[in-house]
Amino acid sequence: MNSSAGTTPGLVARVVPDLPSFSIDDGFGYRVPDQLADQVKVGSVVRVPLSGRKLRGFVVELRQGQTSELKDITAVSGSGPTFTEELLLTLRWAARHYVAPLSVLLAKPGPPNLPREVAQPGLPSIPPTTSPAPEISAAAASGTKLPAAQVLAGDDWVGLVRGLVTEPLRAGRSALVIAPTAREVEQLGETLTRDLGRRVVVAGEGSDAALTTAWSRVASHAGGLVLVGTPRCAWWPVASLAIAVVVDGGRRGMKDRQTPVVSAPRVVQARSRVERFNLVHVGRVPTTEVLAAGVTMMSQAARLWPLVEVIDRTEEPPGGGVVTQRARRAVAGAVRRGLRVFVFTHRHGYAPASRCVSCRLLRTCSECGARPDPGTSCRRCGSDLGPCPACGGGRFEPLGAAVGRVLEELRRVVGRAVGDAQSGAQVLVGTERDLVDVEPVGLAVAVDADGLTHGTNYRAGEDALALLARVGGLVVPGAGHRLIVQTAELDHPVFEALRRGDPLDYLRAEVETRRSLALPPIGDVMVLEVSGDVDHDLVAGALEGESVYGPAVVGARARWLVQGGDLGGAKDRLRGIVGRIRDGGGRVRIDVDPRDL
DNA sequence: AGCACGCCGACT
DNA sequence: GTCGGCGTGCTC
Repeated sequence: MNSSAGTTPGLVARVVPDLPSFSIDDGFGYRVPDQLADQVKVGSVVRVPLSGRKLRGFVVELRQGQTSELKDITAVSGSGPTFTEELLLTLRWAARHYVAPLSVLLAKPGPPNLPREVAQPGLPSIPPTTSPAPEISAAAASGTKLPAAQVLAGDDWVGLVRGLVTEPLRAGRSALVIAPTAREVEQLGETLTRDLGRRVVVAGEGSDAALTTAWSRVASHAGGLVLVGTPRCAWWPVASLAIAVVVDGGRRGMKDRQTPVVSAPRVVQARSRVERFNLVHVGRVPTTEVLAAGVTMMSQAARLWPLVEVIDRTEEPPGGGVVTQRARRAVAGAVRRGLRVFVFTHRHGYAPASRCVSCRLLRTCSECGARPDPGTSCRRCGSDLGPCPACGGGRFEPLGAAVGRVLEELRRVVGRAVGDAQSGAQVLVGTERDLVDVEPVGLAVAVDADGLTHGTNYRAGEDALALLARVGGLVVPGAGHRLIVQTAELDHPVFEALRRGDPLDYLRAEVETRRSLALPPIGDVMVLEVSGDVDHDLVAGALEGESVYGPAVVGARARWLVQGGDLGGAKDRLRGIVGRIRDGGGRVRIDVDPRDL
């Protein structure tokens, strides 16, 4: 503490304490003691006294000023800053955009543990490759910035990523690659490591300590590294960053599952403008966000997915199964030819099913033959279910709801050749979550495509196309290899796009539809949910002037949908009142650009 | 988030 | 007359 009265000029740090509150967004001034002066930087994690205790805080500004009224920074945590001044601009933007306290965002660029000094191993030389976007790779290598691009990638998307980053790496600059799930990060990292060795830094499934080491390497190294990471890495400060690659930016995993629901592609896009690094999206199907941003579109693949056969379900005799006769014949034919098959269905919509954890037997009620859920008694006849009749096991796990039924139908056609996605059978039945693990096949079948295109969500069509393209992506090229899509709506534009092997016309039309309805990515949409004892008039006041639907009240929970060209004003007004609601014990959830309305 | 400071009920 | 309940509000 500095107790001397009068004017005492010195180094002053503005620090935002690590508390999730809007009321401390501006942070507080602290004196930087002389012995810490060379360590405290913008982005430093520090310990500061605040209302009688010591707390973590983030330095957002340093200046010379009056220190006599200020308390001292107690200590500096970690070996260096966790964000730069440029990254801070994006963090401030995101705090406003997602209506979140600044401190919550300031924590995002940091590693799971504190930054630390790490050994930097020597780097191998790099064999040259061709880039799918040579102008962008060259620009990245020379430190200039071109407009963002999308490469429509087919099967060899891993090779595309390698081609994109090689030239910047050879020029001693670094790259950031974001993939949707830890599994894909590990797979991609492994393949890239074959060519690039220790230049590849993987941040996927590792422990907090391993992630912190990866963070510290890319944050402090002079350049020449490629960080391959999950969406959390979209915030990481990568030294000498020249190019970012976002793989499959439309996937669910690209968004946080908790508030603030931050979208990794959006973060990388915002950062690329401020920090002036190049940005390339890679995927079979671009998102409407990418299209609306007017990116340069590049097609690299001869085919984005295989031939698509659309089967008309309305021609099936009524009372038939989930899998049409034509599809059943195709599966049986593929099995005879020795081809592997993946049958895609979704989790919800039919009778549930479960199986024994140890022997994988599908569970059936011995009294009535129903396929019960993992509980202890049959939902249909109420009888006690007991352990597994085959192995005596007592633990059961639920299968994707529709998986059980599809398995049963196909068993009548191909017998024991069919199994669930983990079974290793020749014909696999699985859901979206199994797609990452499935090996390439000769035939893929989407059982209920209408369930995808008819989602209640305004993005249903776009999501259905992207998902079906992923299912198709499992099919390796070959005679008769194809994706079968079952639908009762043959002329839906999503299936037209699939048949033509080109997603762009459909997505461009989709962008125009969204424009006319003021929906994202052109319009701004926000869902606001409060629960507990909350004054609804207070919320309504903040939303005045926008198109508001609601509140829809369910029990103690109220939900508003807000829509407009730009919700900036309403968001700023909400900042003021969200804190008050939370202090009063109410819970508030704000989802900007929600996937589900 | 905590820890003050607050203003109202039961104890030595 | 004091100890302590936990309801608002501030924290450099």
